[in-house]
Amino acid sequence: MRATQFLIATEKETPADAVVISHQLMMRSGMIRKLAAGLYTWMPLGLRSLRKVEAIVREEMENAGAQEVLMPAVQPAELWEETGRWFQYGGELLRVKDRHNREFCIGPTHEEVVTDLARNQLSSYKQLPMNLFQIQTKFRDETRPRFGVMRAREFIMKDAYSFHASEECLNKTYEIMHAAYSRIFTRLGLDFRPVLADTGSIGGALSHEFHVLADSGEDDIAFSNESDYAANVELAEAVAPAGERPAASQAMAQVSTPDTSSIDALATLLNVNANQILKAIVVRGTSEDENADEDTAGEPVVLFIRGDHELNEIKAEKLPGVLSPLQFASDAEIQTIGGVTGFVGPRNLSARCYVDRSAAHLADFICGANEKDAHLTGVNWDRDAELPTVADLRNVVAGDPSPCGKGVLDIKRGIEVGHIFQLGTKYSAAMKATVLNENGKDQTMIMGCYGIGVSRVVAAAIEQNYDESGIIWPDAIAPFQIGIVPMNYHRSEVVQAATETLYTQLKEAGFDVYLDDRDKKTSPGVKFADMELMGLPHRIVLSDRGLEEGLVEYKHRAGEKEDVALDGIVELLRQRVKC
RNA sequence: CGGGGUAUAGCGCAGUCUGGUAGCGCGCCUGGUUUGGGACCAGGAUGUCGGGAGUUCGAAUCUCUCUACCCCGACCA
Repeated sequence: MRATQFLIATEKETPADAVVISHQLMMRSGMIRKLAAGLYTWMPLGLRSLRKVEAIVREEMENAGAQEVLMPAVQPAELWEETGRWFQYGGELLRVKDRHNREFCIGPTHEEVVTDLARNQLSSYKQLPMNLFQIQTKFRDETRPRFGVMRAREFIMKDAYSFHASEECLNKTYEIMHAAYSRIFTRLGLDFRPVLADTGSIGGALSHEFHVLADSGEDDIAFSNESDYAANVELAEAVAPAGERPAASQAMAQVSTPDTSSIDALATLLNVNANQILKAIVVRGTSEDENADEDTAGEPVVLFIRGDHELNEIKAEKLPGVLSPLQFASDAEIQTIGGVTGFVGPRNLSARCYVDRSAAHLADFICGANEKDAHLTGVNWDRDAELPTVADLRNVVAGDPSPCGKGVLDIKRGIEVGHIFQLGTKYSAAMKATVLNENGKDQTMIMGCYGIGVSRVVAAAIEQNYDESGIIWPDAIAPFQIGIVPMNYHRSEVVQAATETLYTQLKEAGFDVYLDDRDKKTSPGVKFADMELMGLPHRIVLSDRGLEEGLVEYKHRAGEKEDVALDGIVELLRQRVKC
């Protein structure tokens, strides 16, 4: 591609509304342009990288035995009513009506459509397993789109869905997909980790997320420093402290703590570490009356954790009696169980209670007195307050023992670029997607689903590969692998002739080549700066000076300049460009 | 949805407090010089000052209102 025929849209200044580096560099290099919140045009430069990601994903999916389909983005409401998600899915589902007033949605995901396809097309267990995938535009009306294409409302996703007659078969395909994902992200040149993930409300057997490690990630990932255990903090188990709970050594006493309702303030006032304080979180409970409407909560539930820990809301929502999604109780509701907001403690509380494993291990701790402006010190479980049901309630923190039993946990930020999931029969059962089994009986198909955020991968790759000058593309997804900068192209016949010959040779050798043939008004500095901003990994500079000696300059985007023979440059690039 | 902020040329911004002819840098166009790291000189084009209503002789500036966008939080199969 010649620069004079290419839509170059580089910018010197960082757009004011871009906060993460990938968003800034994608805007500055001219890869994308914003249309509205969470909606982006892929410019010629950006689309080239996006298509390369797609091609690698497609190739590996096909190698793994999946078949490509293309399903509609617009989906009829009836299918979503069958699974109940038309009513469950919130504002994220963009609903529209056609001219006949029929209801549709713009697909955020395709379980319903693919399950409908499977029930119509698959009739025998002999056809299974079947794994169908597509690379397609999704729409999720995110409450808060941000970070450019990292969390856009409209985005490109590879989604695959597998159908099985047995759990064993699902497990096998799940493992194949796990391996395929690892190959894909390796080929894309990303530093990634598969991590155990929450199975969420679907309640399937197993789920892994694939995370690209980057500080700008929106998820916290816990890693063991001595094994390959890795899990999303949402899921990572906080194990009980080792040993027996220490014996009580203090007598219980009440202290006056006026206006001290936060852990920080209390720790400061009493001059203790927050890990000696019991934190109480009062949440709304499920109603025992099944006919109660959604706004009518049941008895509040009290969750106790150590003052220096954070409540894990996903873990809390799974506890019996706790309303999901989690809602905090009001001051009035707290009063009904004998508590005072800001001063809730375990003594004399008439509510269902849970205590975190670490908090259950405390001795001589400090907690609320269930009276305004008062706390208790020297409190001990059993002696002073009944120990509630012990559960895992908190987020793991760095330094916690790993739940795998080996090593301690470290926590890093990750960008979720892939998610694989054993769905089970949630959708196939709701939609009566069955095949005849060996005995001639109807059998509900078992499903798996597997997603990759293709457009997000492009941004994630930039988060891991940049410097102060711009992007540094891995060869596999660079918009162009090689950039040529000829000096004096418009004046020197020698340079022009050598440039044209080399450009043709490199294209014929199968490389994606970018030739900056812009006119003499565009100084070399501008060309170098643009090429670095755009992140082209391999650069060749031709000049009269070098050509006199039969030399050109080669430089990797992240390396040093070196002079190489013109007649050896094609071979050199064959060796150095990794595809 | 709650809290905070912004909206002036393609991009980045000043001007608003204290009302009086629309500004700067980059980019863009023309001509000339320059040519291995975002060149220089000269000339030029580009604005419903986010929309609407109001106050005023006069509004980018003051008042009301609507909208869009950004940040923090909540939310996120």
